[in-house]
Amino acid sequence: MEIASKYNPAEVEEKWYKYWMDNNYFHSEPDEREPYTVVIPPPNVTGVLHMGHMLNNTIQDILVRRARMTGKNACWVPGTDHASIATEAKVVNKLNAEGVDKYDLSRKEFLEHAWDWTHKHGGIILEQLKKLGASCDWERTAFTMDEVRSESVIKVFVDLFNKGLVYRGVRMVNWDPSAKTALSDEEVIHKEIKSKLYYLKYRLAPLNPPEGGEKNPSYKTARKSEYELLKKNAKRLRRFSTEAESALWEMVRANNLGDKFRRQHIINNIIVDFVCLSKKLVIEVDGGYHNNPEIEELDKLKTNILNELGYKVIRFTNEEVLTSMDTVLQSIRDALVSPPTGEPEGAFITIATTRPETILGDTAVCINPADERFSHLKGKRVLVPLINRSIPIIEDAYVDMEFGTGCLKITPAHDIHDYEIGMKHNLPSIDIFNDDGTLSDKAGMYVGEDRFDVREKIVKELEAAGNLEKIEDYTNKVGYSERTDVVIEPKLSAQWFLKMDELVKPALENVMNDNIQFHPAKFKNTYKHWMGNIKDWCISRQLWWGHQIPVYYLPDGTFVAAETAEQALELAKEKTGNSSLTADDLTQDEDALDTWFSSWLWPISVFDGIRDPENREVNYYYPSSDLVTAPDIIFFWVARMIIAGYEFRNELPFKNVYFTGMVRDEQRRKMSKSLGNSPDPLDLIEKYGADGVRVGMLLCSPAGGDLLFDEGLPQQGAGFSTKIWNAFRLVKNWEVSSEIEQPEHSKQAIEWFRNKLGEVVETLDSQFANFKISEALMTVYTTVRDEFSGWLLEMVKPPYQKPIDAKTYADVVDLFDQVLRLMHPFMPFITEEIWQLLSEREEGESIMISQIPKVKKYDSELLATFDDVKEAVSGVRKIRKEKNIAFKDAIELSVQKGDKGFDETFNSVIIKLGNISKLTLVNEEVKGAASFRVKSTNFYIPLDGFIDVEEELKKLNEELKYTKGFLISVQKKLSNERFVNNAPEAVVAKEKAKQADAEAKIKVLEERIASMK
RNA sequence: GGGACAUUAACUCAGUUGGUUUAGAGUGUUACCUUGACAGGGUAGAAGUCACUGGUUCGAAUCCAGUAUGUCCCA
Repeated sequence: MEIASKYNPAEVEEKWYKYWMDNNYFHSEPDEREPYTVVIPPPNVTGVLHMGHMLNNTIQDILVRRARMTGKNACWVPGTDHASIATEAKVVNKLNAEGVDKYDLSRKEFLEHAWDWTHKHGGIILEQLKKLGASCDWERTAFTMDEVRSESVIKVFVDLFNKGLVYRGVRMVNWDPSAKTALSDEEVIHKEIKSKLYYLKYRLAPLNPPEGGEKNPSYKTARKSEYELLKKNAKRLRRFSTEAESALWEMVRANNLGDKFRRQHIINNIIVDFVCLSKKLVIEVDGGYHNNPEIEELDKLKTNILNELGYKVIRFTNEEVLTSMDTVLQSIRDALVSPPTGEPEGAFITIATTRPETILGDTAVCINPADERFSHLKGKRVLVPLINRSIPIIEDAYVDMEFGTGCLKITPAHDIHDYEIGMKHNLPSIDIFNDDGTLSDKAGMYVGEDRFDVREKIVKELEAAGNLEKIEDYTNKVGYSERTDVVIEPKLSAQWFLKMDELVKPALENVMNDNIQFHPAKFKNTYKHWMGNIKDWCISRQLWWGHQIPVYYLPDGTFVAAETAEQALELAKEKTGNSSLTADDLTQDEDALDTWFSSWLWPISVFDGIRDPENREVNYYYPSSDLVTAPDIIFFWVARMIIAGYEFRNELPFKNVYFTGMVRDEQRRKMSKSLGNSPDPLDLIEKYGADGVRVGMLLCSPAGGDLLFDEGLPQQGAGFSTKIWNAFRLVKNWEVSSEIEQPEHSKQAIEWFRNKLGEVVETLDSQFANFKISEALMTVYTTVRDEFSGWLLEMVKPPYQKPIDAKTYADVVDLFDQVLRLMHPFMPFITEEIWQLLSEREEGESIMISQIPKVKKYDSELLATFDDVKEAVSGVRKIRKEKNIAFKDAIELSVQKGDKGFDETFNSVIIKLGNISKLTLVNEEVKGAASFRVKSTNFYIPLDGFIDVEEELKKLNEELKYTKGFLISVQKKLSNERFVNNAPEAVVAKEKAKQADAEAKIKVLEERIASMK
């Protein structure tokens, strides 16, 4: 048969995948064998394969294929997730592009569009997995919104509702203003961003604000009882104003100076002569009666009070006004330009915020009761800048005295901590945002404008009004929506919650006691921490694409939960005692359930174990064996599946969880669409073959560690394919002769490799048992490349253009077959291709359903002996290289045994691989020869008396120096009495053996050096 | 701010209850080889104060404490 000189992955992979499918090898049915079950982490139904999927599914396929080859009934269930928020966002965008607004459609119409979209783009990712070689049981493909899964979700909701674990509550939730839905805490990504810290000045409000909530408190600020009196007084003063006052009034009235002034205006309980409210400027004109110490004192007091209220006060005498009006007006103009600057301390307090737009929702300012800097402010009030709402200064130990200015503004509607403080202090809550993140009419300003536009605008306005003290650069963490990547707005809303505190108990316990094992185990800590601090799960989403919450509201506002509308009606009748209720009287809750509320049932629901808990399949396949997933969904998914497992089946959902790393680029950046740093997995498969990519992905992906991907990896994988292919070509192209005897070296080589394989099988078993998949691949890789190709094939290779004996050939084919089986889980395609070509196969046979070699006894002493042989061959090669002796020129080799002796079992191998013309055993050292040592055995290669003595001596001395150094380190240990007395006997014995070996070698070296001199 | 994990060769990582030669692998690198399956090859070599400072111990990459740096999680 003609064998292609170059391996062609594309052709081979397509051929064998079809063959496996045609023979239904991936399909599993319950039988008497031990089951091995894996459920796929369901990818987004409309998604496409990315590098993370590649890694994840390669690992799953390796585990599944290996389990299948060890005689287990392997079942890998594939499927997809409806990805509520992501898919809905895509559909909304698509509709928008067509000029259709979601809210112009009915729920039913929208869902039709969503299903169209799902059918059009759905399942592509599963087809891509086939290219990778995934051996999923495609007949079992499930979808989180198909009939079985949907009914399971609804059943579970009703069940939890009836158990009293689901409740409806008004809570502060994470609001996604783009998707216009609530999110769970887990769907919020905190990102560190560079932002600004704005220092805002809040002016102290006059004390005792009037009752009744007048629109602008700064107008009428006196107590109501006093106010009427003051008002009369002011009126009187206006009527009897002095000449100077009248003159000045003529100049400032009617916006003559650009700002509106009032005269004889009441502020707090003071009547001032003139005031510009917008610039907070008070002008006092001293009448004749002011030249009086008592009055002067009173004026000072008045000024202080006004200053505290944030007013600037300037005074003129009657003379000044009457004689130099120009100067007076200029002073007033100057004061108007920068009125707040002269403000005395204590007239305001400064708070620091990153979100200046939220001041419109402020309902208090908070200080720490222990903060002496602000003790004079206790019980006072301040005015919210721009809108001049009077709010109280409250005290709470929550405030960090070190942070910012030590004063905190409280916006209960828009910050979770503020919300809690608000509850505690009974503060009103003003929600200034609409659902889409624009400002609501409650904000009073910027209504309908976007929150981020408003931030820019309000800062300018605050600055103009003199409320902005400074802006500092600041780095803080901001929550973003995992799906839509917009900034999350904390928002108070009515949502459905699942009580978690009881549910988590078995889930936590069974991970901590290793009934469920995490690989690597460090994720137990993360898990424990989360479980210990768990909050109730917000399971409602204001979305349509998903499972609609099966809660039905009655006309009186109460509700029932039921699997169907009919059952709901029955329940409602029962509940109300009103048998005349009809279906039209009930309204189903508009919200959908969180996507994870369906995926947490996945290991059960794929076998229909929720609807039909005792069916044969779920009883056979559940619990599943291993789960392979990325660590970023440990809370979203893994933890909740464990919770669901114990709650709904009273059993763990899987025995092992293998956490893969994140796939990153060479610069450690996460691979993402937006960065464009992610290669298309399908391009890679086309270029390097699925086997090459699988090997490349795994070569450097320790469990839990990140994988730094670059194209060198699949290239190396493809190189490995070539290597095996060429090994196969070599073997297959040998001419076999039954005439010739099996040479001794071939016999020895095969004996050695049989034992070697025993060791390899054992190593692989333990590596798989510990989920060291990468290491297992490395074991296979070096076995094939070094042991099989580099040593075995070199040893049995017949001379050029000579045939090979039939015995050796048959043995090599058998060993090759075993190696291929060990490789198959990693590289399914090329191993199948070679396996099919290696021997005659019947129709319907396949390596994928063959048995993997089992652990057998092997002779580890023989392996150790062979390691010495390898060293001896290396020694010959090294000397050949140094002395520039071509391999085709045969050389002689003499062996002088040392104290320990040298095992001669493999001498024929040394002869063959060293191209030795004659191997002699000697008792004396050989003069004029190049030498090397393995342990205490001397090897000599006579060089017709031509040898560089200097060079040889130099090398011998180096070797001697190293060995002596080593001996000293061993002796140091042994001469330490405390070591000899305290260390275990075996350790001491080992050290003594080391010492003996080293001493023997030194003796040999010294003799050799002496004889050369 | 709280916590977890990490730090070993140029890079990515192993290193099991402390004792496996004077710490290993893969990649890379250097030199050489090449009409013999394989230049996507072969052979050989170089490369590390095991982050730092102390401590425990007969003995520390390994255990403990602290420091530094980094990554992740939570708030």
